[in-house]
Amino acid sequence: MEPRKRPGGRSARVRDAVRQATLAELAEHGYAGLTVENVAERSGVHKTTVYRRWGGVEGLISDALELAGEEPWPIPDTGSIEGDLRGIVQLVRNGFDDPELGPVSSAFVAAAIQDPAAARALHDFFAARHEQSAEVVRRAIERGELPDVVDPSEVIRVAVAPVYYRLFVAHEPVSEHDADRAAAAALAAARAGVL
Amino acid sequence: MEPRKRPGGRSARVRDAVRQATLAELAEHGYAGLTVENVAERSGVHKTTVYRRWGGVEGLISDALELAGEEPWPIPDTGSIEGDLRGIVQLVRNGFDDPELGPVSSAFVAAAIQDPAAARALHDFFAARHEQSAEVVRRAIERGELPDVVDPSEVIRVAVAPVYYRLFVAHEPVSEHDADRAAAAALAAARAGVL
DNA sequence: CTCCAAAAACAACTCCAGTTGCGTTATGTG
DNA sequence: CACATAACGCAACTGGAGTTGTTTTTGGAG
Repeated sequence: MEPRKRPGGRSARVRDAVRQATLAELAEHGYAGLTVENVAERSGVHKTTVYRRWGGVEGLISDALELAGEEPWPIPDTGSIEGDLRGIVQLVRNGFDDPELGPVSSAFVAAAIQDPAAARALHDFFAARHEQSAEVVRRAIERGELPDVVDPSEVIRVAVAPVYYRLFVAHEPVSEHDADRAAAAALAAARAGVL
Repeated sequence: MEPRKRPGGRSARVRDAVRQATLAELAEHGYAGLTVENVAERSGVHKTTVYRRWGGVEGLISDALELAGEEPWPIPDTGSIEGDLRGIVQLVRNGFDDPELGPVSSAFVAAAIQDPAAARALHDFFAARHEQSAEVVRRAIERGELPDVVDPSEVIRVAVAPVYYRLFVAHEPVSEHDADRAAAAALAAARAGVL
């Protein structure tokens, strides 16, 4: 018989310790400063164990990303598509502005650009987010606020894209006003039926 | 008298050789695979020289970025804001699609996310591009195609942002249709006067 | 042409990420 | 309760990135 793992077993404890240490290290030193040795020391797990089970920093990132992708996030329901879209975009902006979550989220983006495995994990992460967020657009279509030809997830992408673009590509600051404007632009395009 | 450097001097030769080697290495191995030793060997310059003059991989990237930012790029002039915007967004898409330029451009984005100096260099690079590209919007305003309340560079940002978002954040493929749709969305928002 | 200063080359070294072989411990099963 | 096995811990090793002290070359001024 194959030995069945129990949730409280040693392996499970090691995995949780390493995951938590990875997130803590990412928050403190970012992706560039993430080393297996530091994660091993912080978690109390020997570094060879980390290397064998996770393979390296890429594995640590991918694992942490899958974990982060499992928990859903609070989609707003303000009653109007305008309020909902603004809420989503502000949620994104605040997520990176926050000194706690910001570095970790940024680290995920940085990792995915360089590592194929992390890229796949981040792709799945955003696919899930798009799917969840698209609900506000579908509701707006049902209410008759938007034409039913629009692609719900595409509206989401166009709404949040300028925030990410400023943060990770152009490296410009993102004000609340910038975020609102991005949401308004996506809404205008959706109303015009071009999305 | 201070000795004046001439363009053909040894230092200039070394600098050019290292710059060219850096671009070649970036194209082949990307940012993650960029090492000072490989650049040194490829350029025929000793690695200590590279370390002392450039400081490390970050310096190599920043230097190459400044170089790339100096050359302007071909802003379209099709006669209509619709054609111009589509042209710009397709230009961006093709730049990353191209097997020659793509890896280098991607490497710049990756480097800037992790290194502050590269981030500043990329910021300046995009500021220059926004300024140049905004010309097509200013022309459209003069022609009366767009209301004069719109922010020209913001239209550019919103137009290109979805392409970068798909490429570097969500890690989704970007079709020509996707690029056109992004341009159309920015245009619709600009016509509505929300940008 | 000569000589000086700056920059590059060279060699030897340090340090740390990552690997390997082996011993030890814990988990679930009979 | 004892045992088999998978997972972890441990120590020693490897290799390459990055550093330092010194010597050699080169460009240009007088």
